Amino acid sequence: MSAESMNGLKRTLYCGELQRQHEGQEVVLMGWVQRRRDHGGLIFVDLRDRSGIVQVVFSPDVNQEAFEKAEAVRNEYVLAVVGKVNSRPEGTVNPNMSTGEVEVYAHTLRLLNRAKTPPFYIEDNIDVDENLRLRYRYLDLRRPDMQRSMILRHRAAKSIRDFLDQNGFLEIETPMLTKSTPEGARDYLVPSRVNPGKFYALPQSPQLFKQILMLAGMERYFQIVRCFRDEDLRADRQPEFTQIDLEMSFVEAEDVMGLMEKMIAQVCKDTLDLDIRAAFPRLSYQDAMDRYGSDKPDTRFGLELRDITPIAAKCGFKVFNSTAEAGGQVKGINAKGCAAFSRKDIDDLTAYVAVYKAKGLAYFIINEDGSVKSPITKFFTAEEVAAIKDKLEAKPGDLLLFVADKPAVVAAALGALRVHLAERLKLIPEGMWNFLWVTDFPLLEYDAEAGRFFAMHHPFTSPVEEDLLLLESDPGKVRARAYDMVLNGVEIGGGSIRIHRREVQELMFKALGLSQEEAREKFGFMLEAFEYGAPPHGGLAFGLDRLVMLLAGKDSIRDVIAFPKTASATCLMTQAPDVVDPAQLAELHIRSTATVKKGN
RNA sequence: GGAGCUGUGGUGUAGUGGCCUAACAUGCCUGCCUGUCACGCAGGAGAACGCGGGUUCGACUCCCGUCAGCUCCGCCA
Repeated sequence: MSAESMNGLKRTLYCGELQRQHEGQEVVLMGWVQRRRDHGGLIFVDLRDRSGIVQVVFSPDVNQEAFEKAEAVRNEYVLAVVGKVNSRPEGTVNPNMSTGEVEVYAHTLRLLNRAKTPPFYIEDNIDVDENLRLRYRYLDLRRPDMQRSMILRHRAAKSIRDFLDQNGFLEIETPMLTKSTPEGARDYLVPSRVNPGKFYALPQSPQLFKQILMLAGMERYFQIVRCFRDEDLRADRQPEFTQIDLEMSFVEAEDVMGLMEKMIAQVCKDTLDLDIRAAFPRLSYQDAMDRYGSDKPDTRFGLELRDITPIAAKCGFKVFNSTAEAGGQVKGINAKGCAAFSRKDIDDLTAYVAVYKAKGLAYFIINEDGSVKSPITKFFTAEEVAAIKDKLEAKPGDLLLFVADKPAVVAAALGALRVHLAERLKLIPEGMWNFLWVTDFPLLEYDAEAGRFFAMHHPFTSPVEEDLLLLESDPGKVRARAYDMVLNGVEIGGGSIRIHRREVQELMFKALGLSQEEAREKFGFMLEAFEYGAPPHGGLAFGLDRLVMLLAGKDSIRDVIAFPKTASATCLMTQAPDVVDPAQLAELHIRSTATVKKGN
C-alpha cells in the first residue's frame, strides 16, 4: 500500500482531547502510530499527537477495507483516521490513559506516510544513549516528556512577554552581528566579506545596546534573545543560550528586584500553577559565602559551614594552626548522623573535595557517648574539642568534616561537599522552590595571576555611591549595586544598576587597568553616548534555559532546548560545525591552517 | 587544557583471559489469534564486542593510543 494524501480531510479533534462527552461523534484524527496490537480479527492502534494518545479500533465489522489497511500499519506510521467515538465496553476501560474511557471505531484509514522502525522507543523514561537522542532529535522530541518541556518553555516565555508588556516594557531587537567586546567570554566571530580582515562578533549579551536604548529614551526594554559564548560546556551551559534581557530607566535596585519577583511569581503561576511568595529572602554575598561557600546557595537544606578558625589558630594541629596563621580559614560542616561512615566513605569525600583543591579533609566522629574519634584529637585539648563540637552543634552519631585552606578553597570545597552530602543523604526536599537574592557583591575581584582587578559582573555595573572614592584607593573594598537571583542553588538571573555617568565609567575602566586609549577604542561610542543625557538605569538578565530546566525538573538545559549541542559544541543531527568549501573561505578572505581531524 | 565514567545485535544490558562458533530482554520479520492496552502464542533473521596498536599459545575480557557521549575542574567579565 502506498502513501495517500489527506485528500481534503480536516482534523476535527486532537487525540488526547477525546472524552466521554464526545461519544457518538464522528471525528477525524491525525497522528503517529504509538503501538499496534493485532488480535487477528481485531486491531488496536494507539494514535498519538501532541495532545496525547487515544485507542483506535479496526474491526471488519465496522469496515473491512480499513481493517485490512490497518494490518500493514507499523510504529510511527502517519495516519488519518475517521471514525466514531464510543465508550469502551464494560471492563475494557483503561484508567492509566487520560482518554481511557473511550475509543474510536475507525471506518476510514488513510496512510499518510510510512516510517522506518525508530532506533529507540517514542515514550517517556527511556534509557538511551544521548548520542542517539541527539542524532535523531526529531524522534526524541516526539516523546511526551520532551513535548511537555517545549510547551512549558513556550508558556514561560509567553508569561514573561505578557507580564513585561503589561508593565510597560517594549520588546526591541538588537544586532546579532556586532562588535567583539574584550574581557569576558570568548566571542563567536563572523568574518566580514565586504570588509576584508574584519570580524563581527555574535553577542554574549545585548548589554551595551540595552543601555544605549535607555539613553535613547525607551524607558523600559526587554528581549528574549539568543546569546553566544565560545566557552566549554556544562550541563547548564550551552554555547548559544537564551536570555530574558531587560532594562529600566529611573530605577533603583529595589525597583528592579521587586518587579522581577513579581514576574517570576507570575511565571510559576502560569506554568506550574505554583504560588510562591513574591518577597524573596536576601542574602549578602559575604553571608552566602560564609554560610554556604557559594554565591548561589541552595537553602533547601542545612549543613551550613561553621568557622572554627579562632579555635584552630591556637590548637596543636599544625595543618590547622599554620593555615590560620597564614590568613587562611578552617571551617567545617556537620554531617548529621553520619558517624557510621566507613574509612572508604571518608576517603571518597576527601577525593571529592580534592577536585576543588582542598589538600585534605579532617574529621571528628562523635561517638554515642559523646567522645570524639579522630586521628587528630590528640592535637587538641579537651576544651578545644568541646569548643569545636559546640560550634558545629555536634550530637552523638554525627560526623564533622573540616577543610583548612585559603578562604576561596574552603568555600569551594565545603560548598560543593555540602551539596554532595545533601544529595547522598537525600536531605533535599521535593517540591521546594527556594528563590533568593544575593546582594552586596564586590565590584571588583583581584586576579593574582594577571596582577589586576576584574569586574565581578561586568564593567558597567555601578559601584555603591559611598564607595566611589575607594575605587582608586582600595578597589577590592568597593561594593557593587548588583543582585543575582538564585533558585535552589542555581543562578537564574543577575543584574545591576549601571553606571550612567561618563566620569564614573572612566574611573571603572581605570580600575580595570584599561588605558584611556583602550577604553576609547573599545567603548568610545558608549562613553560619548553618556555625555548626551544618560538617565540612571538598571536591569537584569535571566537565563531562560536554566529557569525552564528547574521548572521542568530537569538536570540539564539540553532537555529544555529543542536542538542542543554536545559537550564538544557539535550538533549531532546536522554535523555542525563542519568544513566549508575553500571558495567560501576565499570569499571571506580566510586561509585555513587547521588540520581537520576525521572522526570514526 | 585536565580528571573521571561509559562504548557488546536496532535498543537496553550480561559476559573480568580459553566455558563465547557471544547470552538475556525488548524491538524487527513471518504465521496464528475479535477486547487488547508493555496483548498473547509459535517460528525466524540480526552483533566478530567504538576504532587502531600491543601483551599472550589464546583478548569482548589486560595494556597503550584514539574517537564519541556524559559529568566535573580550569574557563564562563
